[in-house]
Amino acid sequence: MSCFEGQMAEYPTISIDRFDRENLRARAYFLSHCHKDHMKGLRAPSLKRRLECSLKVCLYCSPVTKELLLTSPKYRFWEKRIVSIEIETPTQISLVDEASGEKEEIVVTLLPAGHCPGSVMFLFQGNNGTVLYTGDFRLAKGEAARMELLHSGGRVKDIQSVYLDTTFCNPKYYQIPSREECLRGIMELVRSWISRSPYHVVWLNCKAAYGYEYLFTNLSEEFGLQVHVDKLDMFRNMPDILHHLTTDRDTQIHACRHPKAEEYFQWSKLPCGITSKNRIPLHTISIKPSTMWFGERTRKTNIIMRTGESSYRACFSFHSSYSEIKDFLSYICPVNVYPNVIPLGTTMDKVKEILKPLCRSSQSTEPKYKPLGKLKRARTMHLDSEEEDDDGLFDDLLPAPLRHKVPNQLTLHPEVFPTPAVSQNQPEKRRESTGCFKAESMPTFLWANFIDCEESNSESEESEILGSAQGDTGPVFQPQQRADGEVPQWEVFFKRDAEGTDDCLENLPSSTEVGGSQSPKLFSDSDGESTHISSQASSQSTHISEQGSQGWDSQSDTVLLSSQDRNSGDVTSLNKGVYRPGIKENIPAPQPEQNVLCLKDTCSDFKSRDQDVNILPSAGETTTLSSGKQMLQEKRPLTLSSSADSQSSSDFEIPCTPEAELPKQEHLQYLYEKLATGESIVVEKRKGLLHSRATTKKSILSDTSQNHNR
DNA sequence: GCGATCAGTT
DNA sequence: CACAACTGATCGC
Repeated sequence: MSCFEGQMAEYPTISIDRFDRENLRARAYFLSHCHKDHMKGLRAPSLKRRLECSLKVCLYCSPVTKELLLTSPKYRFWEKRIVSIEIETPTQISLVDEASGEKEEIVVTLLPAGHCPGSVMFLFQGNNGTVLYTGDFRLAKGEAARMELLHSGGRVKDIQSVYLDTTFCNPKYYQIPSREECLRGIMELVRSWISRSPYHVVWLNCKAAYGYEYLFTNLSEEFGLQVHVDKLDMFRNMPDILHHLTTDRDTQIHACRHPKAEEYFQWSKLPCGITSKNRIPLHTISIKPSTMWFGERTRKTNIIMRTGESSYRACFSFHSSYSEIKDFLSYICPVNVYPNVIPLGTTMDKVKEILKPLCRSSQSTEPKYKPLGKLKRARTMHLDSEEEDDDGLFDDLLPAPLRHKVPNQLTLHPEVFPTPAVSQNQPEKRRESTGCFKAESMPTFLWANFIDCEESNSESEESEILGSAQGDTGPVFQPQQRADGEVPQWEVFFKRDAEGTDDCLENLPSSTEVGGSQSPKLFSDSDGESTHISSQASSQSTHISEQGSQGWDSQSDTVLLSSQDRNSGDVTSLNKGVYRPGIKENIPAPQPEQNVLCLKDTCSDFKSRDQDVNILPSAGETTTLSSGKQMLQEKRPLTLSSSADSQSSSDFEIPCTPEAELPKQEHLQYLYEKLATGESIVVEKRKGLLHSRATTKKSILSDTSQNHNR
């Protein structure tokens, strides 16, 4: 739970994610995402009054957050005062004290946070330095290095303070399986169940919170089945999500909720109330997304745990793991870090103790090593691969093409869903209508693929694995050991050549034959061809943006917001495609001109003081907006940096953090020598530059556009 | 009656 | 384990 009080030391006149107490005096408000614990006071009468008395106090957030927020009638009173800012578009905001008229300028940039739809981090630049408020985030290793707007001149920006999501900032949460791994595990579990018959359904036992959407959309896309939910009107203007959801209960994937859902489930009743279809009882399993983690020395990668006859837990995390947090922070390397969260069982001091060494202030006074990076190249190595882990998991899969998956079955009607003939002709030995199946009907080797709930995956596990080799056998599994004495782990099913998996790989539909089991068989489709992690599985997939996939270079865009412009920004997006919020009625009342700033101001303000000037477009193209105002939009594609400063060229790929560690003294020595003599390093760079420039830029852009569009 | 807070639950 | 939200009880306005 966030302990951030809403204000940052550097910019105390703005409030973020808190709207009570001191924050009632803020000149501007920022909301990082639409979760209740970040909206404290947002609908309180005191703030409502403040709004009524003020002419210009506004709430700034991403377009998706705005849309989600305004869907709730309780927040409708904000309608005229919410200003959406495009992702990755530096935007200048005037912070005006309405009593004194005192004014301060600040440039804010929204960066995708990978936490839930619309979630962003805020990068603020102004007279008191550059600060980053992360909100809640989940970013895989190396993702910070990929964010262009955290950089300038090929280097990470000089960031004074980071206000950091430290939810899992504890070594015991060292590793959390990546989003892609988790999605894949859940997908295979779902596949193994729903492919048995049209009467086999899964219930995704999700919390009432945003953040599961990418799970729904990927499952829907994979299986050609919409996911049943209670409400979907909040997504009415986000077709990429909306099309994968339904309020029609006649589907095999449910994510509906009910206060007594668990109770219902005991009685084979889905939260939406149905128990059968065509008077044939349904067979339901529940999958509860839960955070699972692994200690530093644990190589286990279980993603699914069986917790009951037909209940499963699936790994799922909205927050970065300990190692992801450290990677992120050490890459940014700010002067200060302020934890936003004190994880249970620890203290502010302990968290700071962990984080301080990753900050500049604690590092030596010797010249700082700022990663210069290496030659750009097409992005083939995926960020999510386990760092030093060389167990080969997913080795053959990881350079997964980020292509868009075309569903095998386009139809959304479950009746036509490909049904294994086997299942229909072979009525399983089901426990009539109770939906409870005896464990013994499950082949023993399948049992071994799950860690029972009681067997925690925390500390105890680490010691366990130390004692035994790879084939660590938890007490629960001992009776089911295979002949060779080794109990297969869940992970073996992901390996192409893992023994004992072939049987259940190719002929999934007949898997019921293996013993007439009612339990889903977990397996991995290790055939590269049929393995699809759709582009949506990317950690940024939760970000739906108004921006089209054109990938116009946002790097040097600054949009200056006046109240009129703000609205216009939305209007432009209507022409851009994918996401079209119904904002016509959201036009804020015209406001005094003083809010409108000229581009030159921005330039001089920030260029002079901060070398990280990425704000001005070099050759702007003006887009006429419906309001008559103009907004500068740089549309030149894939150009080099316009700056004459060689340091600001984009010749260098930004390295993944693991490679950005402080080099050894002797290696530095070597590099310096090479640099001094102008030897091969330079030559190679030039070479690489020639052929890599175009593709690299494109890959970055497609990366970000992917972030936006899904 | 509404909102804030806390404890308990999922 | 933990998230994020919901429920219900209590208290104050």
